[in-house]
Amino acid sequence: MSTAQSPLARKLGNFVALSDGELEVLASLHRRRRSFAAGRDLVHQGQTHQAAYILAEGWVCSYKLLRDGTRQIVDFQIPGDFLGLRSVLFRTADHNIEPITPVEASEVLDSDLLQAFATTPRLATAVLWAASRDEAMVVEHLVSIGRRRALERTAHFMLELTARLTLVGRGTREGFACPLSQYMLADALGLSSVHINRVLRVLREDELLTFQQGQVTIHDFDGLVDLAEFDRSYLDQEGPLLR
Amino acid sequence: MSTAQSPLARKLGNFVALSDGELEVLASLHRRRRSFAAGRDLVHQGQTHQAAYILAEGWVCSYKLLRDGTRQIVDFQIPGDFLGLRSVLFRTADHNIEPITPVEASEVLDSDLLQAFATTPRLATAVLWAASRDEAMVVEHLVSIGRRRALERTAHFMLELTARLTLVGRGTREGFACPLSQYMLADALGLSSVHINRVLRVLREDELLTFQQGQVTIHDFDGLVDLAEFDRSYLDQEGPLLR
DNA sequence: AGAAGAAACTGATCCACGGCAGGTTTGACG
DNA sequence: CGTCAAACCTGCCGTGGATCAGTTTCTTCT
Repeated sequence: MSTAQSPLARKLGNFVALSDGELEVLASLHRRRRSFAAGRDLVHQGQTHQAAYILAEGWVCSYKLLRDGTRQIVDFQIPGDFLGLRSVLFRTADHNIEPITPVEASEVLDSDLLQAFATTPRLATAVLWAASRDEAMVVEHLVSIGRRRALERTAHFMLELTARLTLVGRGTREGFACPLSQYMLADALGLSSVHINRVLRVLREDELLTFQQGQVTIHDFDGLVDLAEFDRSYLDQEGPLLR
Repeated sequence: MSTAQSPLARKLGNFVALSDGELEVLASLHRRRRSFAAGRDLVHQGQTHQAAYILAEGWVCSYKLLRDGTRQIVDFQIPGDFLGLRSVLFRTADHNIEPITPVEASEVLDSDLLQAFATTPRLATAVLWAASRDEAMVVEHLVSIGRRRALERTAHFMLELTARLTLVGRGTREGFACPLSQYMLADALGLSSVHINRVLRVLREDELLTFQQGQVTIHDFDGLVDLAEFDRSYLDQEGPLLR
């Protein structure tokens, strides 16, 4: 196995044990490397003919703007995630995509992807598995916004991030580096930044979690899981399901 | 073309012009018909080895329950929609599925589906298109819950339903038959049933829309679209994109 | 080192929506 | 035709979170 795995390879490795050949096919998808600066939209709502990417480094967010200027961040993408797969199917993008940090990403042609799937079906399985897990997280997010109050909602979100980052080796249940501002957190959780600030203070005072200077530190993991009613099956996975 | 099309065939026909052969393949997926009574859960959270279905008749909802007894309805499925596709990938269901009305559905084996896709690639395109459109609606729903207030949120939801039902010929911009109770509406929109009731009254008094006795009547379609900031691209489609 | 601009934080006030407590209509069923 | 259960509707009051209007602390740039 290669020593310098891409985040995607690492992520998929959690679901399916990948052979050297499969890893090579994966690596071949990473030609066509691109860099993007933070803050400048990668994709605009309504834009057409969009490429898909695999995120190699950095964080990105997908959001929608409303008439009154508010926005809702639908999801964050972290290393190992696909970017704008849907905008390829749909001929026109239905949301904006903005890099939060400087970003490294590999452009993927749908033809390459289909090609890769055809030669290595297990890879297709792994990608589908990973994608459906990500989609499940969006659903959890929806449930959170609809029915949990600010404190539980924020706790749940932090655990989602922990789970996802752990899959690509960028986090542990002790914490992770987090480039999000409180404004972004607010727009993701459907709250005001003022209120997020207060919620973070409570989490800190209750000695559950600290979010400071780009670093999330988890003081009481089990306490958080309990508070947020976080589904442990997102965490408990040990080793690939398919060998 | 056959005279008695399934809702799924009708839905896909909006995206891809289907040949007689393709329609036949579609029809062949509808062997293995099943009926389900209203109110009895079709799938429980945590249940394993679940089949996928194509909904032929009736309405279904997917929801999650929280510890405190509240629930969040994530999505409704209407005729022509797939059911539990994700529970097949994931070995265990992460949400409940409950028929709202008596339901007719066809069980689909993943092998049959893959077979169908292999023989008729255009069908695969159509299904993917339809699926990504449905997913886009879930995203809109999330945005709604996060950033729109009750009135706009409810209006938006009604328009989502209108758009989806229109695709399968069960609705027009004049209205549609709607078996949802105000409680379900509340659980879908992240509101209390009391508040939904008030919102519906306002919509009625403003002569935008009436929801009574299982019937939604739209009085001012454009007014609703404007109020809800509804994305017209979900509506404006005239005829298949792929001929 | 100082200026300028983000981002983080805080207190006071407001309001959209929830919760409760009840009343009324509708429909199913014997 | 009477009974019972859902669903629907309404008024009142409580509250979680928004909004406003700042101050303070970090970053970054010169």
